[in-house]
Amino acid sequence: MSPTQPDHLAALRLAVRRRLLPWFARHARDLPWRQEPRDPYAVWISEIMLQQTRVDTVIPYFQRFMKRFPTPAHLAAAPMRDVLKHWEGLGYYARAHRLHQAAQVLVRDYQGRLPDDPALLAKLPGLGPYATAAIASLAFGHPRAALDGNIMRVLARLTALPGDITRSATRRKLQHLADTLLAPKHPGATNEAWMELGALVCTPRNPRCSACPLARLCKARAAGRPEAFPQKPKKKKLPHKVVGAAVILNRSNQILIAQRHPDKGMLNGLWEFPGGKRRDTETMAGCIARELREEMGLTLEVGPRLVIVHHAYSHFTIELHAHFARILKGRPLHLDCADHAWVTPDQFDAYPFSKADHGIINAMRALPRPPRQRDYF
DNA sequence: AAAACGGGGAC
DNA sequence: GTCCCAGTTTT
Repeated sequence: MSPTQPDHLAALRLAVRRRLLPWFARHARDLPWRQEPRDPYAVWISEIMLQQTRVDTVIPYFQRFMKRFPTPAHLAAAPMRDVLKHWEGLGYYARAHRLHQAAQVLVRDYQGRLPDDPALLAKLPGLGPYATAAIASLAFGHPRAALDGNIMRVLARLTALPGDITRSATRRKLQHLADTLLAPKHPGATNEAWMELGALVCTPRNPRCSACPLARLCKARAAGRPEAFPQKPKKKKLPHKVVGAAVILNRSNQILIAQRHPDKGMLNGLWEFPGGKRRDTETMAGCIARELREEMGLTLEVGPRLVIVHHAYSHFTIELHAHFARILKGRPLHLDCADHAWVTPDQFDAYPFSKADHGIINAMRALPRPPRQRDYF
């Protein structure tokens, strides 16, 4: 049943205690969320931030976040815009919304603390199998093997595991392997040691096998091709979208910004220069005029272009054309947006924007002076 | 099972 | 340019 031979498995179990854990004790990075004793709240925040996000990116975000929201009660009581401002640029904004929701559950049901029970942790918004196991083991010492991208890669190489890593059958084999190899007395350290090994030594490309404490046991290395594991399917090409955005100036030279729906879709809850996807048959001016009519009930005159911003998302790329505009008719309605505000360029910092819209902001700030309606119309 | 969901660093 | 990261949720 097991893809791994019994004697190899036994050797791996021994090597976890004799080699992996000592290696980790020696090489563990001093990261801000690793202060002992572990604060379950800090473990939680760090684990959510670290999802699909590298350690070096997370560190400054984690420090700002913990300073502003030091406990679940602080987080639960904070306005969502403040939370999003601290998440701005980190991506996957649903994580921030779920964190905020979960903090409110903690205050309501668990005296403002994370429950010391994996079954209860698993019910919190944003906690899937990985995060539940990570928090249960790291913060509370429960024997739960956390399976993340690092651990899957390390274990797939150690055993030269065949099969597509995205298939559930392969995932089950890896979970079973991780469960089997978990040192019962040191579940948190085992999980972290695998992850540290994956991050520092057993990297996706150019793994440093000569520095690996488990190199002698590695089937992929024995086969001479560690990078062949884990097996993954080929990526599809990303679709490309052309998007228009309006920098609408009023007579006081304030600029209209709109808030995206907080509960659905891309960049949820962030603020933006309103606009949308151009249809094949449209001009850019026609696209922007139509989008603002549909989203906010405004009739626009679209003026000259400010900038074109290129940006890549996880599942498509965009070319964002920002044009100056002014309102010919109407006042901003929330037909397909959550909120709006008229602000001057120096007030952009108070609102969370996406990376692409920061390109527009930067272009505006690079102008000789803040834009005025009469400069363009 | 597949798609949606960001952004950045390494190569 | 490509890959992929301390994944979760929805369809």
